[in-house]
Amino acid sequence: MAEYNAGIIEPKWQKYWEENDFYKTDENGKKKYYVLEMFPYPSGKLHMGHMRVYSIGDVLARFLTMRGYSVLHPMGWDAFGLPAENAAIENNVHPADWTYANIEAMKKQQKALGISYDWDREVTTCSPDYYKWTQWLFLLFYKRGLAYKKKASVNWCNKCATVLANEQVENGGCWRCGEEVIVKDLEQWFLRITDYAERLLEDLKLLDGWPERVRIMQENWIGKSEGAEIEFTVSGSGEKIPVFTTRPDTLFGVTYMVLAAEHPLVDKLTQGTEREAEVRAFVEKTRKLTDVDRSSTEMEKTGVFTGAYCINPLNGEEVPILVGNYVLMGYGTGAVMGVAAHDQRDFEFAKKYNLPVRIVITPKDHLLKAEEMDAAYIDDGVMVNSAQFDGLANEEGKRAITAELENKGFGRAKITYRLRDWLISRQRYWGAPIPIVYCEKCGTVPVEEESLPVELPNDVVFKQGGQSPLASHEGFLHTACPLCGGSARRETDTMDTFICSSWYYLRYTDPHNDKQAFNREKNDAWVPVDQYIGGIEHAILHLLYSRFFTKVLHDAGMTEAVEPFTRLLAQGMVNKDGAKMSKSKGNVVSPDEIIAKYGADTGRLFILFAAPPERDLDWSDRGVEGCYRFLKRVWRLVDRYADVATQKGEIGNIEGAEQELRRAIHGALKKVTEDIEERFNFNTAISAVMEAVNAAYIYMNEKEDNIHAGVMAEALNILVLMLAPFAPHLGEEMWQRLGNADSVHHQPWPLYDSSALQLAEVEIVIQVNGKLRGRLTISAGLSSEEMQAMAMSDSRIAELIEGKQIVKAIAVPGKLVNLVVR
RNA sequence: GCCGAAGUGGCGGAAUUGGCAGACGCACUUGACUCAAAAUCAAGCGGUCUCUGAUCGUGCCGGUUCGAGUCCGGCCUUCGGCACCA
Repeated sequence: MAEYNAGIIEPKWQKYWEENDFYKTDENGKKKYYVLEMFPYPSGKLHMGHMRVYSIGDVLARFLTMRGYSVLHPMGWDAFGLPAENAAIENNVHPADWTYANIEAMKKQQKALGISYDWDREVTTCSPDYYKWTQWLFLLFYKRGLAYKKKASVNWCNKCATVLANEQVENGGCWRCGEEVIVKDLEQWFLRITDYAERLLEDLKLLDGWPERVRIMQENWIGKSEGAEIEFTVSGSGEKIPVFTTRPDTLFGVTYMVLAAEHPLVDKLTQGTEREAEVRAFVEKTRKLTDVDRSSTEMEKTGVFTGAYCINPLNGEEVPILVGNYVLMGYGTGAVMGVAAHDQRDFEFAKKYNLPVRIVITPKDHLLKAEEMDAAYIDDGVMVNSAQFDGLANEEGKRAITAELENKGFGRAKITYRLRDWLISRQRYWGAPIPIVYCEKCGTVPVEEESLPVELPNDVVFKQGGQSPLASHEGFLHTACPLCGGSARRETDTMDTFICSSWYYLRYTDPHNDKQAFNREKNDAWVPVDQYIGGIEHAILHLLYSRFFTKVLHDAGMTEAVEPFTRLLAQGMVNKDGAKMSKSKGNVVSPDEIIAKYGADTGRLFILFAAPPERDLDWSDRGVEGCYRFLKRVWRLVDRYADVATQKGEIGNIEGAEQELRRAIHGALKKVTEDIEERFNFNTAISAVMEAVNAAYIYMNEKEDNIHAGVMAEALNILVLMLAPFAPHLGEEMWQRLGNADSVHHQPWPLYDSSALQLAEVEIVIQVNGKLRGRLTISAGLSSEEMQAMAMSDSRIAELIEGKQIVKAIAVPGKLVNLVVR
């Protein structure tokens, strides 16, 4: 008898798969399924999070292949990014060399895990034949008016020496290094994602295959609010101040106006007045605060009077204009109408500066009194102190006042989104250059498509903490203007790497195309991705950007799809001892050491068995041992009976132990099929296989060498087929040992025999007043009445109900009888 | 503050439609095999008690129901997201 030796069989089958182009995508006909795991950043080493996401994807890909689908299951590299540049600075290696070496190392690890990727479709975002099309897509956006350059207050990370998009700021810190983000005014490139805000929001409804929490996060991020834009007029100068409000119904309650410190009117209103110095000092102080401090709810609301007044368009009243620290220039119009009675922030501000509180909405059952309020009244109610609108329900009032404003030309209904345009410029070298040149005569000019890619120069020098080397690379910098041929200067910023990853799943469908980003027909044959798998950390970032790209490309006629990912699985983290694996905690377990000690099959099995995929998983060395034991146990069983089982006798009429075994095997098969296909519950699927193996051991211990060859042959073959997606190497080995030709991974998934599941007798539970009082084995298919009669004639039950009256009886066929007695 | 998720044995987890709580695995205990150990095979394994049985038990309090881990109402704790968004 041969021992199970993963160290020998795993490389053997990996070599066999590689030499036979085993996982080449089948493009012919059949129903398609696109399984995709988020491609990794090539850091150089796989961690357990990678192992988990690939294991999940691989089980699905292999299972669906067996179910008869043409499966697309590719892999690639999110290969641009800052770590490569930092490595260049620290270790004096070129980012390209560093990156490609890492890719080789990680690919080797992925192969050692036995994942079924079609490597012919590998994409690498830092390769010129990929980023050529990233640049081409940028130009497409530019031509469609979706890429523009503007000067704006942007988030800057000093440590990374670059700007960041809004989505890339977490709690005021840089998403990558945690460094506190500061605000700078810079001229930068943006993508007009806000043009797609409504569709990005609306189409979340199509994504019922996504976790609800991810949809909600995106919904909150887009942050739609409906309301009105209302114009106030500055007394004297006639200057307009538009404000956005969700509560136009409270317009008659406005008692002041607040501007953001950055509001352009602040200077105009105060220049040359006696208040200038005080206002300027306040503005300076406010602008110096970091965004974190400024946006903290704890922060006291402060402000200063500008000396100017403005006029409420509906009641003609003059109210003072202040500058306040709680108004943000980046949202709405940068100005807020102050309604102290009905907005908590305004209320606090008004109390501090003794501004009047005027009630215009009141609850139905009692009248509010301003002097008795200790918080704003923000609920619905009836309008008061609002001239002709008095008595209206405030929801009605919103519409009525907006209509009145529109009539008089002082305002209109307006929808505002929290979502900002996507800032994509990065002041770094290791990214796709933005294909734009600046000509003295012609201004901003896009590079012509024929000249793409704008390649990164290789001969660059990196300086510690410094500027991008592109900015000082003479050969890169100077070029001819595509329009006039005159001397021009290249854009030296590169693109946010999230752009590269916003379309890679489309490139997989046609990865070698050198004429187009991808062919429409090939794309439509596979896209959208049927099942996407990755970490929750991309709930907004990558997943929102990719949705945006897909919609723009759909509008440009390049893809049929309006959404890129039909179903999304956000897998949980891999922890150890209750904490995230990290070097500093010393609780890191690497896939390499697991493969070396137990083999990839054991590691994969454990990672899928220990928890459902979307939940966090606690690594347990003991648990891994258990999975290893299980695989050895299966192998011993197969090895012992393989020679008998290859005779494959007929099953024929069976009873007793044989029938039991068949029921266990087919029952497990049913459960495994449903758990993978419908519920993604790999953990319970594996436990079902374990139960089936246990049943086979019970049978073995009873019959030893007198087993029924036909039944055993069927049992072993089904066991191996069920296990193959989870433990692909051992699957092949056992399949071969059972005397089968071809590969186990090319077999159709077995169908369970429902007749094997039917029981002649079932055990039911008897309850008295809802309490478990006995069990009874009865023949299957008895009616409720018969079950009840049998329950009552059971001696123990009869004793319990003796002398009592049966008030009610419930009988669930095949399950239980409950007698309610008094 | 707002939004969301989760709380089940010593541990990871299961219970899919309201119907036997704790499948499967880990740990532990015992037996077989062995000179012995490892490996393996087998049995047991929520608490309490007057232990062939009863009783309590799925974060807490209450409700609906013949019957609740599952449904409803109100809390508590932990985690995640957003956070002066007008």
